[in-house]
Amino acid sequence: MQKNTESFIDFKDFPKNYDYQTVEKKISQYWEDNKIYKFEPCDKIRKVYSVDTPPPYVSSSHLHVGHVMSYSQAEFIIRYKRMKGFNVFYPMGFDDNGLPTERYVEKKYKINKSKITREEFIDLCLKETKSGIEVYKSLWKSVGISADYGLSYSTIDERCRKTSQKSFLDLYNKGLIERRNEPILWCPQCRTSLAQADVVLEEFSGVLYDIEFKSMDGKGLIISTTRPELLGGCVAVYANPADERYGFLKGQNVNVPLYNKEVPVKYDESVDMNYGTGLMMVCTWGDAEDVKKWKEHKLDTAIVIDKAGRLNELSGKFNGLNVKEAKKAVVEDLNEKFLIKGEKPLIHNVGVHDRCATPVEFILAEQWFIKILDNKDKFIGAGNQMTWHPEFMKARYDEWINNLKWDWNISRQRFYGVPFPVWYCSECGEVITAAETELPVDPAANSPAVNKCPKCGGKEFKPETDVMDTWMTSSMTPLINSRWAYGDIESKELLNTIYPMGLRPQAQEIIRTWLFYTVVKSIYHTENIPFKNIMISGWGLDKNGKKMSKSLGNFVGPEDIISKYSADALRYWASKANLGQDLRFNEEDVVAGRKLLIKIWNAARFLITNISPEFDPYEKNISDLKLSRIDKWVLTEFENALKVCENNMESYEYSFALRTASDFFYNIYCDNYLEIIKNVFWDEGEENAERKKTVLNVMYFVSLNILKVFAPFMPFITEELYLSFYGNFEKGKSIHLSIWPEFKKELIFSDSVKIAGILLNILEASRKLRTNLNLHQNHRIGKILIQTLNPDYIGIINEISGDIMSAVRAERVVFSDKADFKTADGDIFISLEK
RNA sequence: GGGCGGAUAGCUCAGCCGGUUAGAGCACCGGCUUUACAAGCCGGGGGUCACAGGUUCGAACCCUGUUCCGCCUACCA
Repeated sequence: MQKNTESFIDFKDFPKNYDYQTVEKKISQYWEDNKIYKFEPCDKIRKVYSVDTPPPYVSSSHLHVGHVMSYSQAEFIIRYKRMKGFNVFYPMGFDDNGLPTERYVEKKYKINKSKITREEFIDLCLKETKSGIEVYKSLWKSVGISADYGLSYSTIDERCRKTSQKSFLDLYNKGLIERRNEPILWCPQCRTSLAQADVVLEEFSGVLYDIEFKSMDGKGLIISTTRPELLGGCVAVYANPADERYGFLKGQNVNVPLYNKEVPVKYDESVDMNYGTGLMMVCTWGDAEDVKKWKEHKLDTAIVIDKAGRLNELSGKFNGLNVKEAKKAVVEDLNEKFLIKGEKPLIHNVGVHDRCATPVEFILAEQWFIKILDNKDKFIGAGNQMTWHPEFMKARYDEWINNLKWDWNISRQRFYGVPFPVWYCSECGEVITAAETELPVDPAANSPAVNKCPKCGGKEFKPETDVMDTWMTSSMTPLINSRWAYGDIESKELLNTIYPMGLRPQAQEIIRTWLFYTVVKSIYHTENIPFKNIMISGWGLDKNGKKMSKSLGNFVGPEDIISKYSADALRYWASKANLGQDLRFNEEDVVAGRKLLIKIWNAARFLITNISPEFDPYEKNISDLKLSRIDKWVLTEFENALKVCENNMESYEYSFALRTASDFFYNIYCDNYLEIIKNVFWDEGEENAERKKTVLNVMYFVSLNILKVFAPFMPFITEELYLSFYGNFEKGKSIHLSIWPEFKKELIFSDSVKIAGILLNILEASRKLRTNLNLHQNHRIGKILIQTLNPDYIGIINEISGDIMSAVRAERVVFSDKADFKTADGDIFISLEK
């Protein structure tokens, strides 16, 4: 293992400066060429740690340092697991089907969807997807994300389409998917139906109008509503059964203004007597409450809004107006007839489409639903079986499930997505599903395997033209990774090996979607949880504490930061936030990261440039060396720090782990240990040879092992030092495949910490004195005078006098009453003499 | 309306299963350059731990309430 003399010249010439620009590129290439992060499916020895990597949607170049933060935080743990000896399954996915991509392409090419064919549009989406993936891949590589890119998938590729379609068939066969004709959430802007998860509530300021209806005997009845434009869709008027004011209306109809039509009066306890006049109009459909009453009480249907969000012919003279225009026109009409009895401004919550912020409407359409309302308990139960980091994030999951109102509508009236593996008989409408063997299938381009309808014998079939919700695919990622859709032996073995997955890292805003839907699918398909651990990251915020996003323009691109400060430094910033906590982006923190890198580099250089050709770190066990008190102290402190780091990494508390490691590295190792021992290298005397050797071995041991602790956080510089120096004495082709330092109990020398404390107090006081005297810290002095009031200290000070002299750069240690400068230990005083 | 997270030095954040004078980095002030590192080293100043109560020998930490910021969630039309 010993290096030859020629290489030794290289060590002496070890670069003074760390050139991260060159090194990071070189190391990245090295990892790729040597397949350092390759998952080994045939490895039967190591345990598997599998990761369900978040697939970012690739169709817009929206990546900012916040994304780097969240990926890095998960990656700290993943790299740690790899060093703990796990066979890591860490794929990279790219989410590129569905609405986000479509919207991106529409915007980029200013597309009018009525003037482009489905095929042309899909081609454009595929093209953008492809180039997007390349941009992402290169960024992830430059950040040092240690995924096995050989395991990549894209949600529009064949495997994902096959898996999504198989999921559909499996659920259909299990009776968990139904086609139903019912009111659904609809985005008039995107012209597609939505699921509850695609709708977010937004505060709008609106007006509550008091509108006069008429009872059959002509009495005015005031009803408050924010949506007068839906008057034409009014199908009933409701009151609370306990409301004595309206008991007289029982069994009667009331007259709807402007439309001169009669609707029945109904009673329901959900009506708040104290809101408005206590009378409420129900339309088909203005909100979820309308849908509920319509279903429960079998109300008439009067649909006045079309799929474009415009009023239709049923609305009479308002036909063709959009909702906003119609509202204005209806109010004007009512005002002319003096039927508006009051207007109150109010702030109310309106459901909007999360991709385009357009208020959603309800329309009636035949759609495919995955039943989820019946199994809320199972999903909550699954949530309890998984370990959440941080734990408080679980509340969001539970809350979401408890508040679910609709089954999961998976039909989308869009182009770019995974098609349903379904045809309908033209005669009788019977559903014809694809055979599993033909997946993935495009029903628009292929015929069903059967040649006649099993129900009516019809021979014509119509393909389902809707595509599936993008989450229909994303929710399958653990099963996509596990090749669940494939029946061969290797796929089955992979499923057994990596599923349930070890880790799901993800962002907090997709708990209700990606996380929830994945649990649904896993429970339904495998009766198992999809993963054991969940890491939820916080957001990257801008300097002012606002969430970074492209639309807000407060966005810091990672490329600039990386080229300015290095990827390792950016990752250092990412480590600053505790998991789940938001983190402001501060360039100063990245600068601090770069400082740490430089310190690591220089500390290593001190060792590297001082070793001699005979150096052999493994000539003896470290505990068999003739260790001084100060050596024992640094080893003890290292082992203690190591233990803390390891415990914290085990509980996904990477932030505290790195802080502990850096504190040890700066305060214990660099500022004190190296400063205390360094002058052994200034003296060429033979009597120093043995001590030099010991010190070099201690330095090698500590610096290599702390480098390993740093490795998950700063993968580039640690690898560079490992390959260019430590690797000459170590086996293994990467620090990231090396084994995490094992805690060595035999290197804990408890009394050394106390004894070193005495030395450190003396050193600190000597530094203060030097500062007071304007004396250079390394300037050699003749004597250090020490006075101690504690007789127990005398023996100790005698024992460590060599280290004291070395530490304070003095020729001699002398006990003397003249020493009068108080140290932090009130029982010790010192003075310095030339 | 309910819930969660946050409020600690000028700035960004640790500490929070109670226990000596509350920490780090940056910024600020003073000093130090042949012997790993000036992108450095040594030293220093700086905080009534959001506010008000309470429990305790002792509270940044536990309890109650309040304010502000952020988020999740919610059928008051």
